[in-house]
Amino acid sequence: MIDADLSQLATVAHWCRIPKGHIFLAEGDPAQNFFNLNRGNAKLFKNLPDGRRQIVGFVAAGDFIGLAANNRYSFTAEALTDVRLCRFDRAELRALFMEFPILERRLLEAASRELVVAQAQMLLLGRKSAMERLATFLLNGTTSQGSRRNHTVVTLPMPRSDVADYLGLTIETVSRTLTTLKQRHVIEISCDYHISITDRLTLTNLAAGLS
Amino acid sequence: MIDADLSQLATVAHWCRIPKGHIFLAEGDPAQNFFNLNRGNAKLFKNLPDGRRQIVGFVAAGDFIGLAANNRYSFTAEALTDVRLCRFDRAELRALFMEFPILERRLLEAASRELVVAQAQMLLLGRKSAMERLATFLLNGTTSQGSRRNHTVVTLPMPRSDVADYLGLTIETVSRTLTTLKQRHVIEISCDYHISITDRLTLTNLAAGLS
DNA sequence: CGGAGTTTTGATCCTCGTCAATCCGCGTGG
DNA sequence: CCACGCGGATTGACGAGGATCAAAACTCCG
Repeated sequence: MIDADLSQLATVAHWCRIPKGHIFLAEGDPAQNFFNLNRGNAKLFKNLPDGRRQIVGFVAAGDFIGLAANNRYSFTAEALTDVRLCRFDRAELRALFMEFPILERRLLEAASRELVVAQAQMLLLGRKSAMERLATFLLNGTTSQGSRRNHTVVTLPMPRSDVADYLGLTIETVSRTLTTLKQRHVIEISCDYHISITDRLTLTNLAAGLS
Repeated sequence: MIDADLSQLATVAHWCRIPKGHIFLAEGDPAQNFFNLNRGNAKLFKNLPDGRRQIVGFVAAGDFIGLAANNRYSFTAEALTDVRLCRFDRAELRALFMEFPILERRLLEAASRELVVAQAQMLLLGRKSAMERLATFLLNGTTSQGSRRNHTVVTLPMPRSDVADYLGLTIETVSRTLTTLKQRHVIEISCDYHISITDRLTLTNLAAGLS
């Protein structure tokens, strides 16, 4: 929301800081608040009764959280790093729309973008192999600007367990697949959270299931 | 869009009829149009280069299609039955929002609802077993009104192959799982497209992974 | 250093995909 | 009226990919 048109929104927002690892919104709770993440990263996930977990999205600076038009949150949100966000009361949303019509436009655009991402993720989860999932994930982590160069560095803000829960795999499979990619000289792993892509073409083909 | 407030929208819409089986919107095509489905059912899907397919959603009367805020459609839409829909020009959307502010509100609500559904589907595709997926699917096909009664009838507007592509399974696994449910007296199948639920409690437990 | 948490690696198991054959419902035409 | 054929659904045999269980190695920090 780094946007002049919406700067006045800050006047009605409550600012919060969430420390790394803390949950600030839980699945099933009454959806009272609405957030805009200002700094840091968070993960959004759903659980099954027996503990299985699916991460339905990661959010970064500028993203809205709590868009769901239900009375209750449909997922849990947890800070991956220390997070700064501003909180709105959902009951005031309608009034906010009247006062800041552009907000509604922005929310619709954001929701539309999220839907496209969600659909791509359904394809990944429903039809792609472990290797294809990892390749897709690594490519999504790179900015389009660096898309031409080889040796792009992907910085993961989350541990392997979160990668697994996002891709619908286990941490063992994620680890094994990354090892295979290393052995094929497609990627290099300096430390756990920094992966550099050394053969983007191969990775792109893997992501599409072409090899 | 069976709504008095939006009835005037019909004046700027182009009405179309799409015969069963026809594609009226293709992934990757420039997103010129925007649809509201009026009668019938359609499926939305994405493909991989080698032909693997993931259905990302089904649409029924009243649903909007083409919400994606990209320049290109992110999925293909195909009519499951004969379909009637009204078409809008996306270039005129902004003007439409000015003229019918309630339309933007409706679209945001629709997008939010779709996001919730998409997140539930990610959990299903990423973490649920074949049995859990089928149980969830069958329960979603029943209206909440009949949720108390046993012996609810689910009418599927699509063949097994579409069920499989929606649940991230193969037709063989769908068939086998339905057979198992039959043998356990949880469902009964009169003809292929009519499934009646005879033990809703068991089905509910199966859907949540509790048994 | 040391120790906890994370990641990697290994061995084994199981669910579901693949390939193939058969069955069923249904419309067509002889 | 029935044989035929076609598409979709079911069933069976088998195999592969990824999950599970277990142990070792590595990171990161104090």
